[in-house]
Amino acid sequence: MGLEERRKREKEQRRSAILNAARKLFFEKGFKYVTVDNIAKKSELSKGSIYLHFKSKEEIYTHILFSDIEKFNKKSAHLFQDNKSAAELILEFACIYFDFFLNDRELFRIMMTFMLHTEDMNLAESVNEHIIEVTNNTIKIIETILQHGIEQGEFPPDINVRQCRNAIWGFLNGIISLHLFTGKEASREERIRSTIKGSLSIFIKGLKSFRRSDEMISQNNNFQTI
Amino acid sequence: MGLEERRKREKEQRRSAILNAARKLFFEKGFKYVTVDNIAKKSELSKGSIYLHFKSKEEIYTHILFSDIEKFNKKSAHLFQDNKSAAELILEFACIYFDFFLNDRELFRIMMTFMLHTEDMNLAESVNEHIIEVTNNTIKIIETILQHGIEQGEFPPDINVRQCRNAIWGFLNGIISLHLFTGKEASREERIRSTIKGSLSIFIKGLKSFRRSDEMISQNNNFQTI
DNA sequence: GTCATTTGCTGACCAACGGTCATATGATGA
DNA sequence: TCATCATATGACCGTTGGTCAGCAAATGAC
Repeated sequence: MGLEERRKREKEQRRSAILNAARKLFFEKGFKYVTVDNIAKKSELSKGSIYLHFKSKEEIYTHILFSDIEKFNKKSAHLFQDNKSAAELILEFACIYFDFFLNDRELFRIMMTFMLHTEDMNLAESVNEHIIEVTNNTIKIIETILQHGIEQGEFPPDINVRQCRNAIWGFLNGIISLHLFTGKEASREERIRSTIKGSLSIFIKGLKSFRRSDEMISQNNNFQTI
Repeated sequence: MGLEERRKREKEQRRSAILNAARKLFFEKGFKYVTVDNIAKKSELSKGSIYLHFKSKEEIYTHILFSDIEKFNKKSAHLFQDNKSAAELILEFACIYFDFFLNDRELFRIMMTFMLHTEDMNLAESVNEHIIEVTNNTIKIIETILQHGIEQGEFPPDINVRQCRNAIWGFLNGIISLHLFTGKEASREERIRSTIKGSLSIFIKGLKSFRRSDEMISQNNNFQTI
């Protein structure tokens, strides 16, 4: 069985070499501007070999997104070690989430591209499922924090946890989208940080005083508007 | 002077023909999959003629984005006609904002693509400025609503209006990004609506009870985390 | 109306690029 | 050693955004 294992190992090594080469190039030049030829040369393989391992260029960057987000999720586990309030945890999570993309901006572009073009992408079916899964795992961290807040009595049990976790995640992505690539370079980081912190604090304050009756009133307003 | 005017008029007609043709095709097939050749044929011009009017394919779809957002902004002026609370106005704005993109999903993709790749796009300088301006006009609608809320005593004067308007806009885009192209098609619309409404209500509740002391506490927490 | 000049349009061309696959090369085992 | 199988290669292909030499049309002077 040594033969098969060696082959398997070598195949995996090649695959890693491709991903590592691609990752460097994408983050250096932007994934849109890196060609498969560039990746082939940097990984010291032929262009055709690339396609022995990946279905498409899109699949390469989706794999990179997958593994980076997976790392982020693991790293975020440390959040729960200290005994912090849920409010603190949300803000801290937001901070490390932003840092993650600030460190590799291209990764944010890749992620948003994935979200905007999910249906169009040329990926093996399993790749699609995997990326959706790890993305959901990120969102679930927020969910866990919210549940923690409910258990600790910080937030009322009335809140729609699923909805709030999506809202917080959407909010983070929206703010990052708004400021990470536009406006004066020098002030982008600080602007995102303060917007995230300031507005999440408002959201958290709203959460803390939430009553189910608030939701009902809101729905009534909706009927009147229609 | 009749000659120049006719020429000018004809040039403008050709330009409109191109934009109209492009708009139909983009929204039918997705802007990524429409070629300049397709646009040329549909507008009954040669491919080279397209480039007499627009610097690039990107500039075509940016122009479409520009004019559609401009229309949206004008249409949103009706928001202020009735005497509604700022809370109601925010929710109503959010609703029509989402409807705008629900109606033309490709437009949302174009907008997000613009935001993610602003620095990379092959546009005439003025086009870039114009699209940023109309986008800012959209954001300013939210700002006007917030100011209205402060004047009416709904929101405390302490709130950072500029930051909140960006937060709300970012939030809307983030939620739309999250759900417009992913998940079960049948439930996407409702999911976005309820997330926007539910979470904006929480945010608004937080706004209503905001005190500048809240902000200071939040900043202190930040120092402890670092 | 003719013709030189100016203006504008055309579509063949070009480079680039993702992806393919016939052919070549290397590994394996009898 | 050699037949067979597995894998790698890079020339090739179709496509696409953008270019521009050549052509067509418009204009205005005579």
